[in-house]
Amino acid sequence: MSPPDTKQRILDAAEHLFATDGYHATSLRCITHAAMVNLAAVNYHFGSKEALLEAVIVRRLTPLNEMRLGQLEALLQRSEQSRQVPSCREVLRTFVEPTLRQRQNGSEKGDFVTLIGRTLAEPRGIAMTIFMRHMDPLMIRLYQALSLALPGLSQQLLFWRIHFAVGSLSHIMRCHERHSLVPEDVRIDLPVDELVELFLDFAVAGMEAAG
Amino acid sequence: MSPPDTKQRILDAAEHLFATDGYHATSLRCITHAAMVNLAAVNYHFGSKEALLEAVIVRRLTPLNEMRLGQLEALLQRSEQSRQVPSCREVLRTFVEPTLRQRQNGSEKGDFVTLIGRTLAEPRGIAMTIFMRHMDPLMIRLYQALSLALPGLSQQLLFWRIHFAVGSLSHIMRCHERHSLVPEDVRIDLPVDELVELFLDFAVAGMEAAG
DNA sequence: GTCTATACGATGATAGAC
DNA sequence: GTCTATCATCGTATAGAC
Repeated sequence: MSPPDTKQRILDAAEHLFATDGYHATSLRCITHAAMVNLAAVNYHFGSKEALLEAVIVRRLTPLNEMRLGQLEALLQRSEQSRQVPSCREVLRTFVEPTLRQRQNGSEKGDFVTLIGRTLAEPRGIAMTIFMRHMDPLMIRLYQALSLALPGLSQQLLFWRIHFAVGSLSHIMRCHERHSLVPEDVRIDLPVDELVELFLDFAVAGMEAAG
Repeated sequence: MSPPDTKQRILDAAEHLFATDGYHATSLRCITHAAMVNLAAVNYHFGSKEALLEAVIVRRLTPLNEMRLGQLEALLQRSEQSRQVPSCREVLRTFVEPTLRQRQNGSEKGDFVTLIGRTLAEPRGIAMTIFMRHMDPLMIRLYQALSLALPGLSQQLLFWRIHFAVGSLSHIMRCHERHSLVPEDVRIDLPVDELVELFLDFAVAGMEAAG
């Protein structure tokens, strides 16, 4: 019944190493060494290195998406009851806040956000199938909600602006370390709540811009 | 004197294959086969696979940055002569338009934009050193220009909003293929000029948002 | 069912002959 | 400058022990 923790140990080690060093730079031998399991255990439990990446992602993406979708549906229900369309900021917040908040949790969950951001930028094949399966239902609902919140936007404009906003969010998901161009008096390690508001200020204004 | 075209043939083949299949998925043997040169020629001329990637990027990034910096300096000079601060849209345009316009040129130059977008998202080591060396001077000038255009913004706000805008741009640099969530009546292959204006509408509104 | 030991082909890198 | 030969390491596959 209770499964041996081999799978869990592999998942934990892989999550941390993938996020820290990148998917390609992490060898299975390095993962199995850190997890103190045999090399072949990866292929036995997961089938391949790429399938392991998917398992690592899905483990955290599923509950995260449930939270995001739950908050979105709750918002839509409230707006329906009050006969008011939801605001663009409220809609975006249901997506952005759970995402960025995960970064400040225990280290392994923060790793996950970085990993997602990086994997989103991978060439197709590795990430595309994973995200198509697990993100599409949520994204479709987000589309509908934003279409309600921004009735003045054409389908075309709405699509492109969501595209821009997603790109921006995925960027801050993976880039949260000090790099060369940060002025001295700028805080790169902003508290999550402030970062969420900063991002929403930017994204909402972009979404609502005159077209 | 005139170098044999071995280096050029390697650069051309690598640029296309890196952009099409991704850096890690492209083997040196595949590159040298396409370039019709010996495997060891890569390490002789460039030193390593990663150094080859840098050479591929620098070859096109240098003239692109010269164009972006040239347009920015010209704008700043005009604004100084007219005693008017440049607009945020004008400043951003000097960066965005040359970038996206390169995508529609000959196929190999379009490859390059995709490659840049992807490399920007790589974990540190591969890309960080390349971009620090070749982007920082331009980015510093962009900072100054945007600081002029948006005098109401604090250093902190300016930094974060540039961060958001760069993330958004890098996203559309690498993602310009049809994916699952594109509605039927949305054009994913927008003409470059329209895409530039669409992006500027979004980014300028985000930059100028009330803080 | 789980796990281990071992082997295979392909990769990036390098040394040395020409 | 170019090539062949060779190396350690990679992801993967399988046979067999527990």
